Amino acid sequence: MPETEYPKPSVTTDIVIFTIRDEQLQVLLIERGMPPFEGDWALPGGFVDLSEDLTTGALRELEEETGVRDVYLEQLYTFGNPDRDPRGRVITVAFFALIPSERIELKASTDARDARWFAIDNVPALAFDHRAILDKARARLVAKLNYSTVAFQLLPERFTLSDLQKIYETIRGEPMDKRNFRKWVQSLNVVEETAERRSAGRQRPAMLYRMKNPGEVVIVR
Amino acid sequence: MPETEYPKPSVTTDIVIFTIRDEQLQVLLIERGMPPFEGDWALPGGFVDLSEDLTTGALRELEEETGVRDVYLEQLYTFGNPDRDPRGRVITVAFFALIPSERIELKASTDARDARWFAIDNVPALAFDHRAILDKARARLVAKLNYSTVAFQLLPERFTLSDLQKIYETIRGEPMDKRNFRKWVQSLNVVEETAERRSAGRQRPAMLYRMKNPGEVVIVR
DNA sequence: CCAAAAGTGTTGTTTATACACCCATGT
DNA sequence: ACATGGGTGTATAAACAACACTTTTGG
Repeated sequence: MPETEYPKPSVTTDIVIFTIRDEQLQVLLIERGMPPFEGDWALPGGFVDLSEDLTTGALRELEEETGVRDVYLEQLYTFGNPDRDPRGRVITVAFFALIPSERIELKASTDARDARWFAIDNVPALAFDHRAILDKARARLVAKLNYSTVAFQLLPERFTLSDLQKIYETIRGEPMDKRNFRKWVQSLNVVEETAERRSAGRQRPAMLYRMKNPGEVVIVR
Repeated sequence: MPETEYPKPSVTTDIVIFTIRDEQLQVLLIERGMPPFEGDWALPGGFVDLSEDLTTGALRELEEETGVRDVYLEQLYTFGNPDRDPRGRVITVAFFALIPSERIELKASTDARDARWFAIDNVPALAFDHRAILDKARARLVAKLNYSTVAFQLLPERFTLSDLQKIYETIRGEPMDKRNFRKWVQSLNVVEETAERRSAGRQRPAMLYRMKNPGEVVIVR
């Protein structure tokens, strides 16, 4: 602040970007090209541009890393332990994002650094306090499964109810009852049938659904 | 960050401090003694000390303003709209705190500025985006009533179940069923009877309870 | 004996859970 | 004809909501 200049910390945004690939919850990590933690994996992120809102900045980072826009993004928590970065005081505003699996192929084209998806249960040692950030993001996601429709943001535009159930089961790590799950989804009133079905091999074709309001996340209960 | 120096925003913490006084939910505000917004009311807060964790800093602010320690404090949200402070880029990490009514008399001794408690429904125009911060804090508090024991943090050490119910009714702004409320509290298993009762005029004395683990907030459901 | 808040159970309703078989298709 | 995932209903249990009277004290 102008009048009395206080020493200022650096401020970054880091993003925990989740998707579902190969029936696993996966997270996007970037290999660090410079010290500290050179060669280690870290969450994508960057410095806050002074003219940019935090969320806008996070969306920009997200697009730079993955090429996708219009995805679900939520502010997670701000991490400001004075020792979290060996170079000095760096405060990070952490976000988490959900990207439908179909959209992730666009990724990594824009960025020179090595970026990779890791299964959540197979994440290497991370730079800084990124492990704590990741853990917090995962906990938030799991908690929100119960009382919101966030997880629907991992769906492609057209999907079957089994697709959706698989997402829940993958994130929770345990099977759910098919009939109860379907009753629950229908009762939310956020999806609707399309005229199409999807045939997948020698079995009955599945009804394709779409979201009534694609971007919308509703809180239920 | 050292290598490539990026321009840095200022970082502050602001705290929404709630208490219950006169059967109202009240919030502590500070009258600004300098521009911008000179003479307006604002949330207590201050610049982040570079050697201090965000939560530690917020606790320090809190103690400076109210004289109390060991109160419930939770990180709320980080507000970083580039236009939120006319002096330049200032990002604020907002917290909310709950202080038991009995403890608040200690307050304002430490600070020269004019500090006052306002009923939540009678808050004046606020400086910066503090109205938005306050609204978010209130929404969070109300939401947490349903699934946690945060509101118990507004209780004195010994309390009656009616005291607790009044807190809920005050925050919610609507009456609750006495029997159902008491059943719910008992089922949580977080309070216990003491040997004492409290007589208050010509009526049956009420059993005094205490929390089994005073600082603990549990998530229920 | 009156006023005032403390204390206490039962019933109906809604919500969540458990569970098994037939269907439509491709091979 | 069979293997595969798609699709459907009912019964039980648990959670929640509504509701009224007796008790204990001080004035």
